[in-house]
Amino acid sequence: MEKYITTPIYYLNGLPHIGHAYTSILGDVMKKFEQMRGNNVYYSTGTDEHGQKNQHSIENSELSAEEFLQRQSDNFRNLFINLGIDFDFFVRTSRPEHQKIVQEILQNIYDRGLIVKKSYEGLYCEGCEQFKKKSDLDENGHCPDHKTAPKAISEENYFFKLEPYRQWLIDYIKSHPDWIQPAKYANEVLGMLKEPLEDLCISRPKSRVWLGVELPFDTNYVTYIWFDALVNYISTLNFGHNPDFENIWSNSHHLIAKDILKPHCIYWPIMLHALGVAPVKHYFIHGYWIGEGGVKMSKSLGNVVDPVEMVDIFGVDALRFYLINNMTMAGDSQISPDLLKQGYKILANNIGNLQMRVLKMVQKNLNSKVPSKAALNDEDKQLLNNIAKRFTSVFRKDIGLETISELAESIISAGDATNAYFAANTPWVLAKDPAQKDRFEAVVYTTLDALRLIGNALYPIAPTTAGKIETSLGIENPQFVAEFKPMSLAEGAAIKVGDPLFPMIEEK
RNA sequence: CGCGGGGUAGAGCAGCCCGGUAGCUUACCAGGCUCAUAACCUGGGGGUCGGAGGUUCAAAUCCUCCCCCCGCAACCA
Repeated sequence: MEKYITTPIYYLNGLPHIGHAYTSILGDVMKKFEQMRGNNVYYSTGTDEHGQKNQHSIENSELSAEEFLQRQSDNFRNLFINLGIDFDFFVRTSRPEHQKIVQEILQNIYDRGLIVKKSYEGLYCEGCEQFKKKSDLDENGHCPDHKTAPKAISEENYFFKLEPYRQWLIDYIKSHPDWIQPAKYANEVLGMLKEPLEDLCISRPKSRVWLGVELPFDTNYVTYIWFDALVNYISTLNFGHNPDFENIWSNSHHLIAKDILKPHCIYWPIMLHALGVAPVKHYFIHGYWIGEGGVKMSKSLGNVVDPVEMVDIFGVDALRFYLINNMTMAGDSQISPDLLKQGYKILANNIGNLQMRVLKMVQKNLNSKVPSKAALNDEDKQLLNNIAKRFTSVFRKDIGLETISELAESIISAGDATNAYFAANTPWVLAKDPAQKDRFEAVVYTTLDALRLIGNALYPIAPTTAGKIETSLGIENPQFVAEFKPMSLAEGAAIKVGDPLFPMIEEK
């Protein structure tokens, strides 16, 4: 089956932070998970290169728009590559094909009479070059940033009518309980839909914003974020020009953080519905990463966790594992160098140490060859069967946030079980007694085979480590497939003792 | 009464829907083991489950009120 996974496209006015890294890692984990299940996955992530914020950043830089956008976009692309993210398409809204499809869609909606022009009156702060709502202002009615009173001005703009589709959307949510996951966010969306929906402003006059896609029916305007950024999800599939579009779109999954719930779960499905296109199949919504102690990250507090720094200290796979293992379903999740170090030690002690202790034993006592499995007893087989059964059941579940965190948990508990098995069977004692040779080999084989199963399950979350584990067991060109057959490790294969998977971290 | 989420051992979390001896990881302590990476195994100390009422034989779990934290409310994952 062909599946499609997307992340939001990220604004370029800043550097990528841990949240961007997380969403894109999550998509990559889901992609690899699905690939192991035999599904083809097309995965897109990328950058939003339009809008006033980006325009400001360009104007404040010494660079041309093109140079600035290229540089900033590359920051994201390079980070994602460094994080091992296997995206199939990197979105850039500056891409001409995207802009063309945006215009086609706008014209389509306009021709259906769903876009109206009217004047918008509001309080405009010249410092921010933005309209302000009363709730944005301080107690004196001034802009909190510029300490000046905003001007009441009126501006003509184009609007997309949402209200006619509100009831349709409510019904859709209620009749598709899995559409928005976790379910609590569906409730939140339903809450937003209790009141009539205002017309959605979809344009900006070029006099204010020049960085955007021109409206096909009025060259004095560019389109505002919604019909530009959201459309990336289908322009990437070459919507309107791709006979296979319906097929892949019907298995599409949007990953987003909770802050952009409203545009994605209200504006976007209504836009698609107006176009005669079905909504995305699933939304997966996650919370924020905040600092240890529940404090929001901020530069002034010095608790900002930078993904690039964390990769330098802990490595890609440990960061990926931490993020996947520690995002809670309920709310926001905490991250700090200390917490990451805890997560790192779990991997190092549990999986890394297990691999090293058994490999060294094979190297010293078995001439670096995987021993015979002929003498495996019931206990040995039971360990392997239990691990295989657990992994099999996880990989049978539908993709989702809960499935992914269960995967992480199942890996740690398999590592625990194998360490306990190893300690209980004292192979280092057996090794010294020639009469116990068969038993010794059985225990070592069992441990190696357990490690093989763990490495296979680890692939979506920690692909590089997974590869190292399999290779160290003498498996050439490991293939990662969602099959967990116990006792499949080839006897006689040459193991390779390499560097520790998770080496000791130097204290600064 | 704008909407929503959270408050459970020093730290990070699960349990709450479907009430019945308070659990996991980490940190700490002790013992074991010594194959291994700061290890691993076993055991232990530490919590009146934000507060107050109520329902019940029984409440972290259900109900009511209150306190605190965090998001969202036209553009930060």
